[in-house]
Amino acid sequence: MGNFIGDSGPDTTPCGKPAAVAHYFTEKSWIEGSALQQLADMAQMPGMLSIAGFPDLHPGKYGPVGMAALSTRLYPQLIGTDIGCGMGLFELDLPLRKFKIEKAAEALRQLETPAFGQMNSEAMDNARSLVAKADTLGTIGGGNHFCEIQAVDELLCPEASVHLDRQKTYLLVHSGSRNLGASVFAETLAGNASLDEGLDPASDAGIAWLTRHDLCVDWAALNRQIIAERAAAVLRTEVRLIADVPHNLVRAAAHGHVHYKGAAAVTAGGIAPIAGSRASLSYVVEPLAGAAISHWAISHGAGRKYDRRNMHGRTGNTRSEREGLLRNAWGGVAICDDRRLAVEEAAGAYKNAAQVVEDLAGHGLVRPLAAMKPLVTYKKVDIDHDEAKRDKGRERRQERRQKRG
DNA sequence: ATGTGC
Repeated sequence: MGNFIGDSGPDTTPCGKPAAVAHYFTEKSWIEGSALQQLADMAQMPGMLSIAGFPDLHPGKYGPVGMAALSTRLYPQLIGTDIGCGMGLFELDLPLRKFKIEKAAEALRQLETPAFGQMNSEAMDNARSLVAKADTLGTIGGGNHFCEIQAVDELLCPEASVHLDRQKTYLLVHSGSRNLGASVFAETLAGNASLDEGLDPASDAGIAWLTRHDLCVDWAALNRQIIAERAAAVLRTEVRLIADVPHNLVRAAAHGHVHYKGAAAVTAGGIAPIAGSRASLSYVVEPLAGAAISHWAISHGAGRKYDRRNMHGRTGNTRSEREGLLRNAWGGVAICDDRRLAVEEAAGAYKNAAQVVEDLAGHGLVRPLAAMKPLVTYKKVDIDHDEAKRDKGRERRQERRQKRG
């Protein structure tokens, strides 16, 4: 476990020794130098006790993504905007033998359009009881978020059949707290002169953030449940939750709070999905008792190899390249009407999830249960993106004209 | 990440 800073007390570490940084990856997982530097910088932060870096580690805005950090102080900026973001794995009541990719893709295009406000759902009632304004409830969002129908590609150990069945189909939902988490983070930045020294968890500011953080975490899990229910509704089937694992949050521990940033916060006895890209295999793993050493954190996905900006121009330059981005090696399809997003989320932007799983297993953190293949991935539907944009521009010009008189 | 920013 993490090394303890001595008797001076962990709250007063500016001149103390830096926190221990442990790497749970091998040289086979290429890690960008700037991400390692961000880990090293974090080790100097006041109250920081122990940091774990995972094989999907990559640079982020306020700190690296793919890490878990135990600290006596709270660092909201290490968690960022999408508080409570995570992955939900569901079993669909839709046997693989009856499953048709094209038909399912057509149905799933309706995922975010139906009058889901009329859906009768306990999850929806619960989410609405948490926050009055919940207009983004049941929506996936952008970036790396998705809702994907999967099937077992390979069972990797005999015990896997307890959880997963080759004859069934599954749903992996990656989403978070949408504009709720974004507003909590914006208010936290505005309400604190600096977050450089972190917040005392017992202070008013610390409690204020923790309280709203907890709400985001709960809301995000309900959001994933509702997305799954909406997917089931348009596919005319049912869903059953297998595992919901957040990877963007803090959790109270014996000696402080563990900050999970793009690192799945797992529990003993559960299972967890590790997402590949939309054109590569994802995995389901069982966290082992050995994961206690990494603060019960493991990787949450393949991890980016190229940042979003870097991807533009690399692919999607021709019509055939763009069409290729929406197909995969298993005959699966992706629904993504946003060209830029499709390029940013191309399989080539990501590292290999198989290597991530191998590194985690090699460090005794997980046992791989299954490889899962992508059949239909819902990213974003935009009926007429360009027209909407033109309308917006027209409205703005008209407003300006009216202002001038 | 964010009904994204000019």
